[in-house]
Amino acid sequence: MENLLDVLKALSDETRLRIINLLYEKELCVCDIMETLEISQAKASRHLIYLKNADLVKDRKQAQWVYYSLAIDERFKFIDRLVYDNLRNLELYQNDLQNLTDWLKRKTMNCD
Amino acid sequence: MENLLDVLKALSDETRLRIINLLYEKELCVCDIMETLEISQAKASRHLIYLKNADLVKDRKQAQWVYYSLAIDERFKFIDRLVYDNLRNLELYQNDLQNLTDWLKRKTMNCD
DNA sequence: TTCGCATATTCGTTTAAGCGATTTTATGAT
DNA sequence: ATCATAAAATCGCTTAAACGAATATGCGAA
Repeated sequence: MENLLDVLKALSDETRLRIINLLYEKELCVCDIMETLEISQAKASRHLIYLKNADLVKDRKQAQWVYYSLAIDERFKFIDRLVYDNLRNLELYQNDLQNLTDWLKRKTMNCD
Repeated sequence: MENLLDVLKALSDETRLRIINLLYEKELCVCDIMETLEISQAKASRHLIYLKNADLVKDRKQAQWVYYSLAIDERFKFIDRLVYDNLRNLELYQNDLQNLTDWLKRKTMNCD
């Protein structure tokens, strides 16, 4: 799609904003997102696909995992502002980032 | 309201984007907007009220007219970018600005 | 006070989108 | 081959929001 209105619609849902906030940190697989945000697998997947249809993220399959990362067209620089000036001042999104860190730590510990 | 999610929802509708684009030029009454965008009075009014509820515009009554103008919190600077970097590159919104100019000219001509 | 214009509101309908629950598909490991 | 895990898709339901059409309100002018 990649049209402005579709992008804005994709940004008008809290779950998708929370996902974008996480992806600004790093590429993540679906399970990282569902664990971090404490949402169902179906919900995480559905919203990621919505974001992909708006061309805000891209995916990459590796074994049984699907990794998602940002793919925001440089035209849409306003999204950087939105994230850094607004989202990241809000407690919800700050907590999400902390939960992401915690989750990733727990995840790698299991590999010992 | 004045919360980020409400603002983003307000921005996720084409008619409201077109209205905001016009209001970036100057304060306008409802009839200016309906004439310029060629939409019904009810539609113009409803969307303006939606924008007002999201604290993106404010209104001012004068005689039988209601004038609307931007009231975007400085926190939401990303909207400036959205308008100047994105909206204004699109034909639809450029045409709307031209139609506004034309309409205002016709309007004042009638006062002679 | 009656009329006309500007704006807001209400009604009924339609559509988009969110949700949980469940099932399907794909991949890797045993 | 079988099983477990990851992700996507489907089903049915619910809610939000957009719409046109019609009506109501508020104000100024005659």
